[in-house]
Parts: sequence; C-alpha cells; structure tokens
Amino acid sequence: MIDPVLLRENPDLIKRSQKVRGASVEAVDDALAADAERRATIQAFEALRASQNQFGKQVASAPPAEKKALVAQAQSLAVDVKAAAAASAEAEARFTAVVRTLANPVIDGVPAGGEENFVTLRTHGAVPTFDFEPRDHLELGELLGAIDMARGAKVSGARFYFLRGIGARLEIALMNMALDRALAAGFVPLITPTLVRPEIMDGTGFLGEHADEIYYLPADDLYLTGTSEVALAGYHSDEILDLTDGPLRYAGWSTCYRREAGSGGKDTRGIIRVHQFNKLEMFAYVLPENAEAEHDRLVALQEDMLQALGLSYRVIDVAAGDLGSSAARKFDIEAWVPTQNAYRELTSTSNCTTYQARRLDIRYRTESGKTAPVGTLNGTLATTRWIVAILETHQQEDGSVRVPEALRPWLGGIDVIRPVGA
RNA sequence: GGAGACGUCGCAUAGUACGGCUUAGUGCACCACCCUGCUAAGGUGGAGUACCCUUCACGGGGUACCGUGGGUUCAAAUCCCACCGUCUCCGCCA
Repeated sequence: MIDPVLLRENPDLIKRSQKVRGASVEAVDDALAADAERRATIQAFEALRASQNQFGKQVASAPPAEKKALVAQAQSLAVDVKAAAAASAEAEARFTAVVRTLANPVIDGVPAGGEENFVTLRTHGAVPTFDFEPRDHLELGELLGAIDMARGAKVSGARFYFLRGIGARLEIALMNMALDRALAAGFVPLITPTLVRPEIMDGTGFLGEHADEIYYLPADDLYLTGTSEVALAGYHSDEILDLTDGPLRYAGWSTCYRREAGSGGKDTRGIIRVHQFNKLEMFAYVLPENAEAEHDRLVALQEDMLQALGLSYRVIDVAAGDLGSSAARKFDIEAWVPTQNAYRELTSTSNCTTYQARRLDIRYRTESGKTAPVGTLNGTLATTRWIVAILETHQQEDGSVRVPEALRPWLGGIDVIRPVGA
C-alpha cells in the first residue's frame, strides 16, 4: 500500500508514477476523494461516540430514580452512533479499496513503458558459439537421463516433470551452492511454508493482477506460494523490527507453484516454464533509506553466482509497466540460452520500498521513537530454470556437459556429465 | 476425528461467576531524575499501537484496540455466536 500521507500531500508524484506504469491516473483523484470522505465520516462518528461515552458515565452514576429517563435518552443517541459507525466503516473500506489499486511509486530513473521498454544496464560474457549444432536443454536432459517430461505429464499433467539422476543432483547442487553463498553473505537460511493464509498472500500483493496464477485450496482456504517471498515477507508481519544492527536478511528455500494461466502455448518444451520448481530466494528487511543500496547488493550476489557458473547474461532495468504493483524498481538478470538465441530471465530482484511492509504492518522504530514501515527487497539466487542455461551453455558435441568448476564441490567433484549408456 | 482447558498493556499475572467505581490493577524488565563513596538496595515520576481534529512548532483534545470478526445492551475485557491459535487427554496414521 502506498503512504496515505504521501497521497494527501503529493498526489502529483503518484500520478506521474501511475502514468509511466500505464496505470490509472484517475484512481489517484478517486483515492483523494475517498480519503476526504473517510475523514469526514470519522470525525462525525468520533464526536457522537464521545458524547455517548460521556452519557454512559452519567447513567452509571445517576440515582436509580433518574436512570430510566436517562437510558431512554441514551437509546436514541445509540442509534445515531451506530449509523455513524457504519458510515465511517463503509467510507474506510471504500478508501482502502481504491488506495490498494495504486501501485508503488516507481523510483526515479525507471524506464517508462511496457515489457519491451527495458533498459540494458550491462552485459557479461560473450555469447557462446559452437562449431556444431547445439542441442536444446531438453534433448540434453534426456540424453543425460536428467529430465523426464513424458512421465511428469503422465503423473501430473503438462508442465510437470521429473528430475532424475544427475538432473536431480544438479538442482540440489545449485541450491546448495546458492545457500552457501547466501550464508557467507550473512543471510539466515529459512525453509518456508508453501501454503499460506489469504491475508499473507494478499499482503504481499499477489492477489491483485497475479490472482489467476496462484493455486488455491478452497477446502482449507490456503494458497500455494509461487515463491518463498510470500512466506518470507509474512515472516515478520505485524512486528516492529530492530534494524539497528543492520538489515535482516533471509535465504528462503522452497518449492514454488505457479498455474501459468496466462502463458498458454509459451515455453511448452522442457523446464523453462513449469508449474512446480525449486528456488532459493533472498529477502531483506532494511531501513527505507538503505533500500536502493541493498538492491544493488542483491544483484551483485546474483552476478557473482552467474559468473561462477560461467553463464553469459545481461542485467536489465525493467520498465515501469512491467513491474508488479509492489515493486518500485526491478532488475532482472537474463542468461543467454543458445538454442533460443535469446536472453531468458534467471533472476528477478525487486525493491518494494515500504509498499509491502505497509500492507503487512512491518515496522521499525525511528530515532524519535515513532514507528515507520521498513523497506523490503527480494531476489532469486538459484532456481530450477538455471539448469537450462547451464546445460546449453556448457554442452559439448557428443552431448556431454562440462560442469562449471565452481559447482563441482556440490556434485562430488564431477567435471563432465556424460550421456547415459555412453 | 472426539473430549476438555486456555488466549488481558515487552514478559509474568489480577480482573471475567454478579456488564457501569477499569482513562485495565500488580510484579519484573525498561527510561528519566533523586538518594547512597562504587555496586546492590531504596524513592519519585514516565512509559503501548493506530487513526481523527488542532498547532508554524512544542504541545493539546478525541476515538478505537483485552486473539480475530460479528451480535446483545444506554453501556462489553466481562454476556452470546463464529473463526483463528496454544495446551492436555483419547482415537487414527504415511
């Protein structure tokens, strides 16, 4: 949720942000009107309630003879109070509903426009070239006995798969490598619940435009999370944090579930876009003024990891229209996937500033002793999808795949993965 | 799945049988000051969160909050209902 004070005092800033996102600018005026209405009804209710409280004291201390008459008077007052309370609650609900449609104001410098308007900040590594026809990750995965899509479909349907043998080991190795790096960088590992209550899912902002992407279990009123970000953000909800010793940083390890509802027909081959995968997610709670520095720090950790794995990539500043409503800025890192002749997203790192924290009521104490919402950030450090880029980038003509040196310690020292039976 | 107990201001507790004298008491911890040669002990005072109004500001006034949400009532921590959570016992089970 945006800061209601900012809305009141600087609506133009929010309008500019809505505009570059391609979101509704009128919603800002609607919110302002709803705020005025809300405050008026609150005042009316509180004044009535104050007189009712006064009256209650009179009734309590009145001699029994007068009590009856006073109670009769108080009854009519009670009717007014009730009506005013209802009006105020309604106005509050209307205000909240409108304000929550407003997205987090983007940070200065975020490119305007939609998905294609991203700005490339830097690229790393030459695009790999082959003196043979490179195989795609699924063909390699099948040769290596690593990926089994057919049986995944048999058991669970399209976009499900088995990772088997070296494929399973590869994923565990990646996750562990990422975890060790996160530990070294001061992150606290956390294995998170993947089923969460509605208010947590809603608080992280995923029930908005992503609602149809999410698995829901009506019998239990629980949502399956598409990223451990949800549980990591909910972890400290309704708390006042002590950030005097620095940010709180967590590395969440979880399976992620996504319906991929809007992506019919896209990336149907292999494990690029699947309903279930594993991810190691970094999450940081920081003082708002440190959020942008933390954002860069997260991206640096991701780049270190990608470089260690010998992948070629570019870092992009995602355009305003392609940000989720919670993010004020988002850096994606996309690795080169040879057979697609394209960069594909491997990590996504969002600075949610205080937007998410305000919804989840996560605060810290300022120097003056007041409370204020913290900043939250999240970013990927490893996912199943990375296997795609690793297999394709490091493949050799005979279908074997070189294991990047940095990954070998987590694979028992294996330096080359060879086709099964070869 | 069945039966029961419980959820109060950071922690621990009182208050709930009889609704109004509770702007929720007490202890510990906390902060400021006083006192004692240091420490300990003692004394005095202060402390929650959110929102609304007012003020240039310091501040002042008000409303709500006793797990959450409803309800009864002139009035609810206290009565009623639902939900969430914790604990105990029984049953079942990978």
